[in-house]
Amino acid sequence: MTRNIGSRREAILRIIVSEYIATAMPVASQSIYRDYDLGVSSATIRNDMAFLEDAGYIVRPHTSAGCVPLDKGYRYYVESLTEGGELSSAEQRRIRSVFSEAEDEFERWLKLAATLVSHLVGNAALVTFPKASQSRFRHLELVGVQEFLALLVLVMGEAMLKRQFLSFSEPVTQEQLTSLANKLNAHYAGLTSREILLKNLGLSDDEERVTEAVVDIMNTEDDKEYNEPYLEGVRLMLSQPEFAAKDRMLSIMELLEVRDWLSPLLSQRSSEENIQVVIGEESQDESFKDLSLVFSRYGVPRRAGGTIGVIGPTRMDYRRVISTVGYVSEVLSDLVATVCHND
Amino acid sequence: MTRNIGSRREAILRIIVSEYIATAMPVASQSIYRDYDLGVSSATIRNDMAFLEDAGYIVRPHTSAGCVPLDKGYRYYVESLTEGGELSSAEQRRIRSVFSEAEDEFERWLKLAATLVSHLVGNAALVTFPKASQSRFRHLELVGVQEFLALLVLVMGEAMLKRQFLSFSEPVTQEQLTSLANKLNAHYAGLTSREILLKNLGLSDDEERVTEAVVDIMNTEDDKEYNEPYLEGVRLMLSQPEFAAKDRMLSIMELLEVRDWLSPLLSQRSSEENIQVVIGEESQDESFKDLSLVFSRYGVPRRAGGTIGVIGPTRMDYRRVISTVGYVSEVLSDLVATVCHND
DNA sequence: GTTAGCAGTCTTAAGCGGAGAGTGCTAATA
DNA sequence: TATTAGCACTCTCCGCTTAAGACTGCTAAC
Repeated sequence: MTRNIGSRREAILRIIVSEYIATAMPVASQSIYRDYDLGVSSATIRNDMAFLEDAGYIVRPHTSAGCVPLDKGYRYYVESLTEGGELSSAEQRRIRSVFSEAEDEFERWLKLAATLVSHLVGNAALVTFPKASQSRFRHLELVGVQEFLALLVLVMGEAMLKRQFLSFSEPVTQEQLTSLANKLNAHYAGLTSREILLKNLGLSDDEERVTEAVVDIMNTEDDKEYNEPYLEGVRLMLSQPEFAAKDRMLSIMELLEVRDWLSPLLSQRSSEENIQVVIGEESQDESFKDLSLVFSRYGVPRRAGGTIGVIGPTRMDYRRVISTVGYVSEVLSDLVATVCHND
Repeated sequence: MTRNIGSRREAILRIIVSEYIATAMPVASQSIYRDYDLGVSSATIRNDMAFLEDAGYIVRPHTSAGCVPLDKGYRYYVESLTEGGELSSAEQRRIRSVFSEAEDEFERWLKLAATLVSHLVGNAALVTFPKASQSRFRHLELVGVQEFLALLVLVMGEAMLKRQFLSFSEPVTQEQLTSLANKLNAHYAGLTSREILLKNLGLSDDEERVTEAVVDIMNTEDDKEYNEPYLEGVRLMLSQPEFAAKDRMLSIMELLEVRDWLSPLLSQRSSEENIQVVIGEESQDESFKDLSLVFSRYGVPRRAGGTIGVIGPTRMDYRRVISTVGYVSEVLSDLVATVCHND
């Protein structure tokens, strides 16, 4: 807040935002007067609204209409949210129970988390696969596929898995491949890509070739800021009334399907805040204008982490979204901790 | 065709369908008269249109409007398409070149194929990961993750890969895990899940545990009809004018995101036709009513196969879609053949 | 079987008017 | 100075009407 706007005005602003979040309709001074006991008349509320409009917190769609919050208004609202927007313990239990069911594929959990969150908040949810801060070699496997072609399967720390095809200049047998893999496994276990490069063993051409591929995979893995996100529930977001216009709907789908919209947002505020909120034009992105993103890092602090978040209209229920993202983020962190405990 | 409708009427029907595909506007008798040289007047064309309407090929949105094709009309049109809708060799080259670039991850290729096809035809494209008709064990890997927890990585034929966590009742070391894996690898290589079950070696509890998990994975893999499809370019399809209504747009997204819409369609016509077309209500599915699916199997006949297809409005450019799907399907088949040649 | 001509039907866009919602302003009040 | 009551004013929204335009269906002639 650049300047103090007065406590009643703050109260009115909060009312406007929460009413608008709930109804998606411009908020009139009279309805505030009617529904809230502020001890002042609707005329006073109107005066305050005029002030808030001048200050850039709200705007009127046209001269004779109620007002709707601007990004600055939402920002004030979000900052003013106190703790205590916890999920009910029933919901917490429900969430935990969803995850406790199946213990097999980690990816399933992430998809599940995305679906779950998106349903809980009625908007789109995203979850990125957790990424090790520094990937470490654990194991490689070479499986012959053709005379000159093998499949390289690389297991890295934090259960990260990559595969790729590898062609050789000469025919190789499965025995050769296996012994090659054994040798490299013995030398590289637990190392980072940098350490592998420094090893400098006397390697044969083929060993060199495989090592190169491994280092390459690990490097691209380390260079990535985040992994491919799961995005779930876009249709829930798009059924919000603000996206009723066909064009807006399509432009949002384009944004999500085509553009690399996520990384600028994630890197924007690297603060130590637990949960971060990007509201509309704060994103510096024209086509993100009436969208907001609430996200949180999850994982084990200096080991591996991913991002979980919710995308929706700026008019989203920030209180509920923040507590939901926060809670599921905790749950995911626990799961990741299980997986990379004594890695 | 239940009865012969006469060659001029057939010509008119084809004109109506192709005009409507091109313009998305009802086709008037006069415009047919103007643009095509049929040697008859617009009144005659009107008579024929009345006949076609009675026969259920076309319909009029209202009394004084041109006509639009019905599913039966599209069906006639599709059946009447002769060969020769080949892609230009320039396009063929362009497609091949896209795939020739990167030789690493197979999944990338599939995503690429989906994106490519969806752009080429301006509609949504889907590609399923190829599935072995009968999965065969190739290799397993056990990576310790915690005292009681290991990651099981299973490589099957056709470069199929699965991982899952496995908990043990007692602490296990990496050495134990490795020797366990080695033993099972030696015995199971090349076998189907059924054959593994018949093996009946004297197994320790832990070995039994791992074997169970492996068989389980292979069985669920074999039971699946197809793998999770990549779906790309939904926004292109939704930008078609027939989906301008917000509700239709959302209901389609719901269909695609939530429902298991694909399997009934794929199983519907198991004919030996190379490329199959499901038009609108032929799907027996209410919410698929104005949608069509063009798809083709790709892969190596009795070994491994997936599906590639295009979803769009019934008013899609069948000629172009069919040739595009056909060509990319061939390209993918070649790629799969490379991967599982001497498997 | 085909055609010309025309009446008739339906859609679409634009214009109009009234009702309703909600504010801005002014002048009075505490 | 802060607040309030009252009222004129503005703007949207909805339904109605009208006019134009697009095509067909029908009839009667070829």
